[in-house]
Amino acid sequence: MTGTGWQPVRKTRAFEDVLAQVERRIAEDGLTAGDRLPAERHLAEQLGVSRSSVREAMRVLETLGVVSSQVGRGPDAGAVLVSKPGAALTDLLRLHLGLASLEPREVIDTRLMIERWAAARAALTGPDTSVLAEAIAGMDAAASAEEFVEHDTAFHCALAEASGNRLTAAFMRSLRDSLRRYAVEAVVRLGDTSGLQADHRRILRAVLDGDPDEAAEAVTDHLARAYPAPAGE
Amino acid sequence: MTGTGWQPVRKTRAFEDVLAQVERRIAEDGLTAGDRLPAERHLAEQLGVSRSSVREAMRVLETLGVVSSQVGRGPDAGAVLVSKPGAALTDLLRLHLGLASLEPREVIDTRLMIERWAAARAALTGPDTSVLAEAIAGMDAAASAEEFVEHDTAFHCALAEASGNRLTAAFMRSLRDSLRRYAVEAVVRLGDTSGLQADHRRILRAVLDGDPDEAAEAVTDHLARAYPAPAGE
DNA sequence: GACCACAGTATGGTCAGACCATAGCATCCC
DNA sequence: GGGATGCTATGGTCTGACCATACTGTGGTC
Repeated sequence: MTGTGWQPVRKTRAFEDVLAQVERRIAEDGLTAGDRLPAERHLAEQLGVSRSSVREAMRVLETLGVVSSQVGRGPDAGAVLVSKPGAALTDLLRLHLGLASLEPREVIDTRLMIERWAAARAALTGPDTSVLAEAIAGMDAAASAEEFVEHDTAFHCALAEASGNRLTAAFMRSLRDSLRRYAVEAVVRLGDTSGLQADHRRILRAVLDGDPDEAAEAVTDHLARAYPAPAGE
Repeated sequence: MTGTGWQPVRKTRAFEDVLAQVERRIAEDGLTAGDRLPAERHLAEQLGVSRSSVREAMRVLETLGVVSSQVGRGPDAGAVLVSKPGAALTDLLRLHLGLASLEPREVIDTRLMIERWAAARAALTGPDTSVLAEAIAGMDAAASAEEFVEHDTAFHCALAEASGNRLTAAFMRSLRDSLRRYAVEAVVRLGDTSGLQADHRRILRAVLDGDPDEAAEAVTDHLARAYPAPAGE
C-alpha cells in the first residue's frame, strides 16, 4: 500500500550522521584547508559510533576532495582539510563515462561551452600568455599523438585557468582528463595537426588582442575541427 | 632529502585496489545502470581483502553516484549500479563552498555561463515550454521568498534540461542546490520580484521565438539583476 | 653542549568475527 | 489454496586486535 501520506521512517546510517556533524563543524567553526580534524578514534568516541563508521565518512570526504589522510604522528598526520575539487570531478566524469550514463558528445559539448567562456574571459583580463605559447611550441615539437595531446591539454587548461575562475578551471581539467582517450583518437584520425596548431595560434592571438568574440569563435572552430558534430545534429 | 630522483613507493590502500578492479569490471563487462555488483562478503573473499575495505570502496562509489546499496534479499538487494552524477556534484559544491575553497562569485559566474549556453540551446531546439510557464505562474503565486526560490529553481533547471545535455543539466541543478541560501538572500534583498518575473517572461519569449542570442542576453541581464557584480570588477 | 640511537606513542590501514535489521523466499500447516 | 512461520542472504554496525608509519622525547655518547 503506497500513497497513504505516511512518511518513510528516516533511517540515517551512522556514517551519514558523522558526515553531517563534520560538515556542520566545518561551517560553524569556519574551518578551511589546512585545518585538522580529530583523529578517527577520538571522533568515534565523541560521536558514539564505531571507528568503522568514522572511516566510511572519511572515505566520502576524501572522495569529495575535502579531506586528506596521512598516517604517522605529528602536526601533519591525521585527517586534514584540503581543497581538491578537481580530483573528485575527474573521478566522477570518468566513472560515468565508463558506465555509459554520459555520452561523449555531452561531455564534448560541455567542454566547448566552458572553453568559449574561458577564452572570452581570458581575452578581457589580459593574462600571462607565456604558458600558452610554450604549449604551442611543445605541440610543434611533439613526436606522437600522445605527446601532442599532452601539450594540447596544457594549452587548454592554461586557457581555462586564465579565466580566473577556479571552478571552471577545475571542471576543464577534469573534462580533459576524462576525455584523454577521445582526444588521442581525434588527433590520430586527423593525421595532420597543422590545422589544430593554426587554431591554437588564432586563439592566442585573439587573447593577446583582447578580442573576446574572436577568441570564442576561434575556440568554437577549433573544437568543431577536432570533434566534428554528427551529421544529424 | 628530496629531489633525489627516487620514485615514492606506491602504497595502494586496499579499498583503492577494490575500486580499480570494480571500475575495470564495469568497463570490461560493459555494466550499466541497473546491473548488480557481487555482495560485499563475496567481493571481499574473491579479492582477498576484508569486508571493511570493500565497504569503504562502496562508500566511494556511492559518493560518486554510481552505486546504490539496498539491504534485504532478492533481485533488488545488494549493490546496484545507478547513474546519479547530480547528487555527487551537489555534495561536492556544497562542501567546497562551506570550506570557503570556492567563492560564491565563482559559482555564480559558472552558473551564468551554463545558463547562457542552455538558454541559447533551448531556443534552437524548441523544447516543451509548459514546465517553464508553470514555474512562472508558481512564482507569481508564491507567498514567501523560499517559495519563490523553489519555483525559480524549477524554472532554471527546466531551462537547463531543455538543452538536452544531461551533464550541464545536472551541473545546473547542483549549482542551484548549493546556492539556495544565496538565492533566498538575493530575493529578500531585492524585495520586489516583479523585475525578476519580467526577466523570466523575456527568457521564455526568446525561447519560444527561437532566438538564441536574445535568450542568452535575457539570461545575462537576469542574473546581473539577481547577483549584482562587485563594483571593482 | 651537540648529536645520535632508541624506546614511546599517536596516527591511519587492515583484518576477523560477531551481531542486528531487513526483506525476499521456502516451507509447513490448516 | 492460503496464510503463518522460519530460513537465509543482504547491508549496517560494533568490538578488538594487530600492523606500519612517523613524530617525540629521552638518554647516552662524544
